[in-house]
Amino acid sequence: MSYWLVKSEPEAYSIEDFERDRVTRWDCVRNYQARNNLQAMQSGDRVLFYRSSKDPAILGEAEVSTPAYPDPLQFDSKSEYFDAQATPEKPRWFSPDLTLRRSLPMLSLEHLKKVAMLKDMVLFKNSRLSVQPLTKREYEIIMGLCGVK
DNA sequence: GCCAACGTTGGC
DNA sequence: GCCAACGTTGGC
Repeated sequence: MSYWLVKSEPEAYSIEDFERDRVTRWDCVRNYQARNNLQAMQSGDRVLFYRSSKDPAILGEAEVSTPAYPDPLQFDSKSEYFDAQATPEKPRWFSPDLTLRRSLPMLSLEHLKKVAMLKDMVLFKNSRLSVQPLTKREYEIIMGLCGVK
């Protein structure tokens, strides 16, 4: 099993949206490194939901319920996520389905930064990457901080 | 709203 | 293939 962290701005997709939907396609990612991480996800992998921009914080835990498949928005010429170079035969962008396991008590970026054992998190080293890997240890530390074992 | 960090684009 | 210019992300 692998562990990941995905970011979302609340205006784009909030934890409330996720709580309502329970299952969502993690689409619209248009960055190659993030795309590669989405493609590497396997069913059952754990995924932390992170709110970026205002009040940055980890807010939930999800799991991969369907591994990545082509993001349909890349073929939709009316979508702002349309990619003229992508074809159904050669798709460029991929999305998994994520299922929310539970919302977590808010764990702020400010708090995360103070935890010495988390200092190597990708979140700090490559803060702009919107889909990033976590080590098992990082994941367990974070779940511990949220009071979940 | 500012700005640092980073990714992408395009001219050469 | 290099790199300057530009656009975007995201914390503050």
